[in-house]
Amino acid sequence: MGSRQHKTRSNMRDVADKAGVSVATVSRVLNGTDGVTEATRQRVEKAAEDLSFVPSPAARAINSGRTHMVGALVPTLDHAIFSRYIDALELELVNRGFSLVVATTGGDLSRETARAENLLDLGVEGLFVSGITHSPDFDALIKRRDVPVVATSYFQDDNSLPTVGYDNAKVARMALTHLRDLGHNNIAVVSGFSENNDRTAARLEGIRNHGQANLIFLQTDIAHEAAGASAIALLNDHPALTAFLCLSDILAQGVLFRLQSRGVQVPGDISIIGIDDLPGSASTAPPLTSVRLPVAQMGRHAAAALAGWIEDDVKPGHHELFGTISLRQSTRRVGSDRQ
Amino acid sequence: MGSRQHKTRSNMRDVADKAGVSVATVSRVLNGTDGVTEATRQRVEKAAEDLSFVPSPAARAINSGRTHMVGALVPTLDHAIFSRYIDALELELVNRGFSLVVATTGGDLSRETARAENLLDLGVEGLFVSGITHSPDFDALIKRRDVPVVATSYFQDDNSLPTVGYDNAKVARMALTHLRDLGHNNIAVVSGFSENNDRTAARLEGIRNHGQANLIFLQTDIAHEAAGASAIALLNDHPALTAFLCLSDILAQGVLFRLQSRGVQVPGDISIIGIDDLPGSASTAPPLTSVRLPVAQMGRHAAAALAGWIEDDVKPGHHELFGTISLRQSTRRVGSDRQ
DNA sequence: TCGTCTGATGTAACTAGTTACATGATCAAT
DNA sequence: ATTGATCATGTAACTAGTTACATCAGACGA
Repeated sequence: MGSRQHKTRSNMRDVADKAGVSVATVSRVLNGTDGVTEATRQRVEKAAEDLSFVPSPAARAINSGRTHMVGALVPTLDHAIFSRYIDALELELVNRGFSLVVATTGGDLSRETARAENLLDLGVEGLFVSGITHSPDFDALIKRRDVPVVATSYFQDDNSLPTVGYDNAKVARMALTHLRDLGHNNIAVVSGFSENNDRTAARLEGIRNHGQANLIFLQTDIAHEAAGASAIALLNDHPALTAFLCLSDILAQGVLFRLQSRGVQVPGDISIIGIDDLPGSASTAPPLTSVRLPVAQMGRHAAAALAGWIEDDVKPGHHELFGTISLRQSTRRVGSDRQ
Repeated sequence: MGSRQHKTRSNMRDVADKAGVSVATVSRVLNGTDGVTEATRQRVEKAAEDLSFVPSPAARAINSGRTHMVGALVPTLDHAIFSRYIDALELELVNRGFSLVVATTGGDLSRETARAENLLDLGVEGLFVSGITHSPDFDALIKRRDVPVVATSYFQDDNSLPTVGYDNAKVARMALTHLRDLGHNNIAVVSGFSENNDRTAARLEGIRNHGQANLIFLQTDIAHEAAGASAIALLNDHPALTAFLCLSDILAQGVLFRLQSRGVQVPGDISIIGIDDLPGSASTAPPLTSVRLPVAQMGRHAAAALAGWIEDDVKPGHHELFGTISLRQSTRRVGSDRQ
């Protein structure tokens, strides 16, 4: 049974009629405007209650020009790095009187544009996007719609959109420096494909030609199996390798498991470092050394930046957040004794 | 510099004037209604383009009575079980022409009610909630607003809201049966606090007085440290324990790490089973046996159920999804040799 | 007693679309 | 030539609120 009544919901006119007043008075009562007699106020409230009147958000929006909604575009929510960011983002937005519409893009720039248009057609007053690389259509869209957009997961102080995030090049360099400090010279750099992912591209750029280490680059799907298989093949071809620098923890975990299953000792034979510091990375065996990214903080800051932009029409500046190394047992000085 | 122009956005009247037609004709062009001359259509499109006209979503909503938005209430997004569910939910909703507004409740029923009202004031056409236990205010709210609500993460075929999820009692019993089949009789049951969490309560109820095992119940914060500390204390008091049944993988991981750090062999001395099968649980050492919950499937089904309800005004039935045991190395037959 | 001030309330014009109905033009058939 | 049908387009009344301005009543001072 379709239980909802389809009698058109009661509106302000109905309430006004029932209370024997005009719509203006009803509006005054509803908005707490003063200059209404206590008796009238109560009559109106009673009428509204009796008719279970609920003001139409659409009608309010049409008058105020405000929807108090913002949208966030992320590649996926099924990844701790994004879901943790969105969790913090949502909380901060609510504190500032906004609601959050989420849209996943699968990392596809044309889908990102389509979803962005979607969100704008819904009435969002601003957007969060991941990274600074977007389709030309996207750029045209936000220019045409003239909507505030904050880019996250990326810090670049000369970007046309305000960025709130970490310097991906720096983050990758932290990982490289850690390995170099431990004496590693022959390092495999494992990443996802960089074409459609500017965070990955920036990380690669950050370590390419940095220092004198001998780096071998490898791109693979971001999945345990793919990363593991590629790592094994690479190690066969390059037996001098002493460390794997993985640009995400998923890759690092995949490499770790597969190397171990082939009898390679970690960190005895090979050191592994990841980036992201996913929840699971503290509980692998050995626990994974990783560069922790402050994504919750990023969410809070991004929310503040966009909310301020919308409310005060002041375009925010860029904001840099810094990664920190979570030092664990998957990395070790080259040549030190096996455990 | 506040770069956004605040000249009021152009509206249909502006476009109509510019194109030398009436607003009705503009509306026809915009909606692809036929009965408009090709020449007129082009003139209108040109005018709209020149004025960078964008129809107001609020005005459309006020006429159609539709917003194509739905809301989802979850305790948190910073937990794989919810973020994976939301990821699948969002994807399926988009395919059905809806956008998703998310709201986190922190597991607090009064906050849930407040956020639900929030979402309804925004204009969502339906809601997803987690679990079947809600505040009386919440029940009153959805009754008053007469809005479709689907309950997830819980299957109970006589609930007043349609439920899409697993039978939490059954899921917990699967874990218990697994341990019993391996000969375990003295089992610690570790859970989060059940007061505000009906999923936890249902799981506990599912194993209480089930079979003849000697069960010891323990409630703790859902965090590695808290679970680990409680487990140690419990094991001291009850040396006969041979297994821990943890109602969530977070707890199981916490117990695992702490027992190991105290020299307890898993599964040699103690078996551990969890529920959720979080991403990290496959990569602990030993990998954790766990009951996998089909949350992505749940998201897809819930989306279909709510979308159908909204579009066709047909209240959906209940839908049960089934957990499966991810058999790994943290559980072992009682008394079998140490590895 | 009249004018003025104030406070409560109503009227109607806005916000920005959609759409039923009216109008007028064109063309074909009688 | 007149009628009727058809098509394109316009007019105005809707959707549901907010709000500037008008109005009216009662209180108070001159």
